[in-house]
Amino acid sequence: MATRAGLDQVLVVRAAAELADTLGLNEVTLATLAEKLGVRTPTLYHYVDGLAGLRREIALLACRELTQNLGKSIMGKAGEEAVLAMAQAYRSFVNTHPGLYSATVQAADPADQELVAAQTEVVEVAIQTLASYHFEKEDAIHAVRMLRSLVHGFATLESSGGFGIPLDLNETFRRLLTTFLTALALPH
Amino acid sequence: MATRAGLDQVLVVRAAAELADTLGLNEVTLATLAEKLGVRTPTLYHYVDGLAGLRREIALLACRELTQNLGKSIMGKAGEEAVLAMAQAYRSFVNTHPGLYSATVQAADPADQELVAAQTEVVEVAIQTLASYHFEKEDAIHAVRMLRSLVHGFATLESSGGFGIPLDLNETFRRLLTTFLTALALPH
DNA sequence: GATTATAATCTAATAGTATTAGACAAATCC
DNA sequence: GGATTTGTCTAATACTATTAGATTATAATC
Repeated sequence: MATRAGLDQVLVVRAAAELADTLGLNEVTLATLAEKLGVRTPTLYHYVDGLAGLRREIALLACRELTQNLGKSIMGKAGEEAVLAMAQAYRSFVNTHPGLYSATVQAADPADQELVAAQTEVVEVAIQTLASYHFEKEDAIHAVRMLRSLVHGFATLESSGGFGIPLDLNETFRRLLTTFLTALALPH
Repeated sequence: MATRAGLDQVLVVRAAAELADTLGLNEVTLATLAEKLGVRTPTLYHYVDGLAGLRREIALLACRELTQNLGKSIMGKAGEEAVLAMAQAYRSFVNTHPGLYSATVQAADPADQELVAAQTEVVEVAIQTLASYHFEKEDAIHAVRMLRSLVHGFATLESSGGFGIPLDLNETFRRLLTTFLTALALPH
């Protein structure tokens, strides 16, 4: 027994991410992950610091992927076009990677600088997107918070099936953003 | 042994709700709950259908309390004043009952009519609040979704510590709402 | 190529959950 | 006061995470 499985941390965390997106973040246990990888649970301790460590790695991966997706979505775009593209990318990420997205939203241990930094980077992209609006310092922060609240709120409610009525969600989302952008364009 | 503890379902679920708000929803286990109530775990099965049943009861309680709070907040108010009051009540609920609020947002089993109805009622209050804007049918639904996304998004991000920078959150929230209301007031 | 060292995986054991079954005692009913 | 119901318990099972330490596969060295 004990033929090597050829694992490494990246592979393990990726497998966990897949489980998160298919079964839900809460169903990612060392047991299910070990089974998926064809290995016994204690083996995972060589790649990850227990369940808590695994969750942290998932969150890190998730933040990085989201940041990357958002970054790509606004390449070569600016102003309203960029905001719309980013918002769509955000929403799309929530829907294709519901488990990973959940991981990005969980409160991080403030002492965990690496994770906090990864979470901050997501916000940085949003700030960049709004740069062309030339807000005063504080106005920019408020604007980013507003945009984030709105996109996060819509995306999570949609993802959890919170919108019961079967009326076009794309239309709601489009209106949500244009309403916000219209209001931003007004004198402030 | 076996002196009676004088429990009933309401008492058990209330205790669970307290645990949810102090320790977090995920820390509500039959073990912690039993200990809080001075009883052994199997006893709880007489009041609640296992852990899954307990969670469902918590969600039900949470939805009802939130609905009640929102309802109270808009009594005797209308228009913009009502929307602002409701939004503040919503946010305040999220902050004073973080555990319960989490429970209201979790996706319900669509077959669980009672819970689905309780979740829907929360939305009904929002619809009522927007009634004075006299939207066309579909416009009303979009408007409610938008308001909900925005309030939910802000409240959950605030609650989970998602806003890192220490800049007045009340101000952000105020702007978020007035921006939305301003845009709603524009011809549509 | 044999030997040694390192690293990956395993088994075994402990402790904490949820859950079910069934015993026993306390309250209630007649 | 005896019978019944109801609340709580103990005991047992099955799952999870975690730690310790044995074992084996690969890599490194001579």
